[in-house]
Amino acid sequence: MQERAKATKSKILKTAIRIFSENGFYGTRIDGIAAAAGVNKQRIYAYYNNKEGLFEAALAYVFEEVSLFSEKTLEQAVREPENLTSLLLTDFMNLHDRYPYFWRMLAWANLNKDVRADSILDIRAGQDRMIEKAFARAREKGCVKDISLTAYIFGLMAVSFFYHANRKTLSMTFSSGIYTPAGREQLMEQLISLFQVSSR
Amino acid sequence: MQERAKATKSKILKTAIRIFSENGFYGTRIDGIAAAAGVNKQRIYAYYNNKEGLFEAALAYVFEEVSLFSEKTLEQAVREPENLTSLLLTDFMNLHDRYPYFWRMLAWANLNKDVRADSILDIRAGQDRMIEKAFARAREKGCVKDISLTAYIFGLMAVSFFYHANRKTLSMTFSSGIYTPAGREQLMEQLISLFQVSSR
Amino acid sequence: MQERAKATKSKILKTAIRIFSENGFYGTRIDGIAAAAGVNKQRIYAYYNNKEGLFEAALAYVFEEVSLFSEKTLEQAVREPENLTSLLLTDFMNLHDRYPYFWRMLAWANLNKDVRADSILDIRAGQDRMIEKAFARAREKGCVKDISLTAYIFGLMAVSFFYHANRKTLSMTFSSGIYTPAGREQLMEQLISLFQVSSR
Amino acid sequence: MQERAKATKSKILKTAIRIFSENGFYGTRIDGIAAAAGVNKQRIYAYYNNKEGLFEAALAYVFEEVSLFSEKTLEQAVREPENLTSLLLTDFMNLHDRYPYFWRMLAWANLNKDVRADSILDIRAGQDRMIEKAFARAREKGCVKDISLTAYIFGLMAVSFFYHANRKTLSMTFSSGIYTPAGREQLMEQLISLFQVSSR
DNA sequence: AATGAATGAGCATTCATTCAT
DNA sequence: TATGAATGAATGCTCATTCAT
Repeated sequence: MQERAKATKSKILKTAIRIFSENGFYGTRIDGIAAAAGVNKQRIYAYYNNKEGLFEAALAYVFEEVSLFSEKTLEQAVREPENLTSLLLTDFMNLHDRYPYFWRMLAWANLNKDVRADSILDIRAGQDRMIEKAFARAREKGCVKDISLTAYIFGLMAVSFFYHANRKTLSMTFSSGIYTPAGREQLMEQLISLFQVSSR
Repeated sequence: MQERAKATKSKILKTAIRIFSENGFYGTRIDGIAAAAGVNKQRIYAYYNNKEGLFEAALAYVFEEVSLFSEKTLEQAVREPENLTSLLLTDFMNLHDRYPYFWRMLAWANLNKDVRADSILDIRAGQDRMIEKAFARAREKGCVKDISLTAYIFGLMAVSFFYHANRKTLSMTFSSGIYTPAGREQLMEQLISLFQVSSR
Repeated sequence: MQERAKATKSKILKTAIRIFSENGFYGTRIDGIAAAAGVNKQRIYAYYNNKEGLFEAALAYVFEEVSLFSEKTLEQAVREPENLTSLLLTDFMNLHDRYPYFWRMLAWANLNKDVRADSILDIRAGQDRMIEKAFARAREKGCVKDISLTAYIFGLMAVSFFYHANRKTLSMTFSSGIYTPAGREQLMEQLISLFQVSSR
Repeated sequence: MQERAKATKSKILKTAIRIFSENGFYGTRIDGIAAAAGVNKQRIYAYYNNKEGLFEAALAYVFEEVSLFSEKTLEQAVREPENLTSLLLTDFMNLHDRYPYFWRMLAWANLNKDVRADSILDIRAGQDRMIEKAFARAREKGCVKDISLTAYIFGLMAVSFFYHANRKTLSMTFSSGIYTPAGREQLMEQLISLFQVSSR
């Protein structure tokens, strides 16, 4: 593939991620992506076959791009087992703050029966070792509850995803301001405490 | 409104909930709803103004229909503070199992920028007292961690919602079978333990 | 027909005239008329059969209601033959000013191939004698050009109709302000002079 | 724009003029135009945005195409001032005979409140000089009444437009046959005489 | 006489996709 | 590789008209 073609293909994908994540599969128009990318509509079909192909490519790319935790965080987590939960949750929350494409694409993909998730890889791919190591150390030292890594990660993912993905409705449900900076801070602290061993 | 009209309107709403929750706002066709409901398309516009009106009515209805917790559960929870978390989480998981419209509509509504969530009420409406009472007792007795009710409920909602709403992608991510009966059981147990005070 | 029915029928017709004249046959909605008249849609079909029937009834009514010239004007015209043209044209212009339904219904009816004009009567019906008499006197006295009454009336109708019916486009065409009070006055004076014998 | 596209666009416009002028804005269906033009409906939206855009384009085109008077007529009018009125009126009448799109589009545009007439140009554009010259000569020579050019043109336009545009209703109103060849001839002669200076 | 409910054909407009250059 | 042109099946919504009470 030529340089120019690569650039075109990349522009398409980047734009597709943005628009699909905003509007979902059905809410997105191929014309819209082509226009926003400044690319001829036909190129989309040349490179991605059809709308579904483009969506799946966008979904896969988002997953590839996202590392659940940053290297730095993991290193720090190994060094400071007592802060493990706090570090990981903060990292995850920040990820969602900075890169909302992720939870949105995730949500669309899960809702849409036409979308195949085959292309999705484990986001922890390549980080498993480090995570396991950090978690093992923390548990040894009694810094986290005695649960499986799966449950631990599941819990952290759940609260950070839920916090972001249900903002609109939760704003109506919870009168207390969990979406103010202070409210969020407080909520997170209490959630973090769940994962820790409490002496009572 | 005549009897016949009521029936028509109701048939439309029921069908709308089913199809909207399945396919979302953009993925749903008014023609499809009319056909599935066995109703003349025009009636939808007569009763619900337009597609958005129908979606919002469907969303509101789902929220009204759902009680976060059953009466029975709450009563039991007051009597058995040590089982509070287990009872509530089970109830919530069952709700999502039996009535998937709920989390799906919730998810669509949160993703879709065109949908207003004004009509959404606090699902705990009317149950606040009981929940507070049960929670207060459980905390007094040292059966739950020392966190706010908001954080407690948030945590429970988060894990049950996340478990259901991200099934497709989580199946790819977690190689361990959290969607097998046994895997689910185990995961839930460990999650419940998070909310409890640990002696360790 | 009962009193109530008469009132309903009349309300429908009045409203129909207003809305049809504004929007034409195709631009008008039966629903719109029913709503504006505060009447049940079904009544329209009961009394006027269908949309075409209602339009034709409205057209006929407008023609019946309009007298090309007022009694007073005609009497004065007989007395003042030298002012005949001025009196008649002024009268006609005023009619169009005050009752725009007339030229608009006329225009719609002429444009629309679906509308039959059978029901239209000669608007001069009943005034023929007086007009003829006034015109004959004026011609005898050399106050009007030596043309047929038909041509005379045609000319007067033409300019007054044209002035009103082509306002939108004439405003673009004629830069000189024939739609300002002064411009109109001047134009009318000059047009009146056309009908008069000039010594020059 | 490619050759093919130009042809398509032109076919659409020509057909639109025909059908719009026949049925007006509301009476015309985009489907009908597409079918009659043998063109895919979507092309209409590609080239003219929407129904209104197409109507305005049709209106503008009709105005551009029409020259109020032919070159030949104007030249002859300068040479034969005594025939000015006759030449111009005949020309105008012929225009309406041959090109009924003109008065019909004019009439629809004036009636329809949704249609903007911005795109309409002065139909006399480019002919002003010649007309003024011919008119000035005729007036000098005492061949036309002593009125403004505006009033003169207005009068000629009025009678020719009125004759054509109100045919359906005038046929009912004037029992004398102004729409027979002989009747028309006679009417025109008398109308022409209005514009001329009469010795009495 | 009056009205609410229902209908089916229609209507402007859009969209994913393919064709031709 | 790139692009403008074309297509046919939708898609949300409306309308004249009829039915049932």
